[in-house]
Amino acid sequence: MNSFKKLPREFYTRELLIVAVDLLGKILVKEEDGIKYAGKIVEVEAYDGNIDEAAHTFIGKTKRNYIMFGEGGYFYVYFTYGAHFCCNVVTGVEGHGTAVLIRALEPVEGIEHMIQNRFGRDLKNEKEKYNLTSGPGRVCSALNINRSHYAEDLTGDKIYILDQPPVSKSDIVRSKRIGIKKSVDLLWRFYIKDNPYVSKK
DNA sequence: CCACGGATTGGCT
DNA sequence: GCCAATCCGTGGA
Repeated sequence: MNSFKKLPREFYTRELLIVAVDLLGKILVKEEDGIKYAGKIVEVEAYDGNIDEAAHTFIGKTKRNYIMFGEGGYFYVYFTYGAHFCCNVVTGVEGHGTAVLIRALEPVEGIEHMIQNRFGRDLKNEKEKYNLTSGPGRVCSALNINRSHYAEDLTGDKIYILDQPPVSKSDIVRSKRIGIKKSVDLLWRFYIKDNPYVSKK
């Protein structure tokens, strides 16, 4: 049914901000244990350790962030605040500590599983439907993304991204990033205008 | 070894 | 709107 192809390595090895914008509207897919999840990427943020103090790679290569220094097309998953996982798409060529944080998805497939992963029960109200994947921690919770997905190859069969037509430039909003204390003025957050699954306006 | 704080979330004031 | 929860990577002693 879906004739769109898995994004190839060359999509990811391009420059950080180009990949960040181009990821909007694409479909993130995860297939594991017979469960398939899919969601449209509606909100992202870019991080670059070379010039961006908020990036985990700003301090140089460590055990935690090494995958961000590899070539594009791998998954960087980290754990934060003692409670949440967040997932990123590594971009650029080998040696550049750059990645795009997936901040929000619009659920497409596997929605019942997402609901159970997030709440462990059925939806209480309409509002919860839009809270399902509207935030980086929520995305990982809904899709059951954790430490085991660190460094996953996005050109493989477990986690990958399907191509889609580009989002019109007039439908993309650019803003400051959320929840950081350093390099706060970079306009490196991008989201799809008026999409109800975006974490915050 | 120990202290610090974070690319968040959800619950309470 | 404010803030505690809660783990662990990182850096300094």
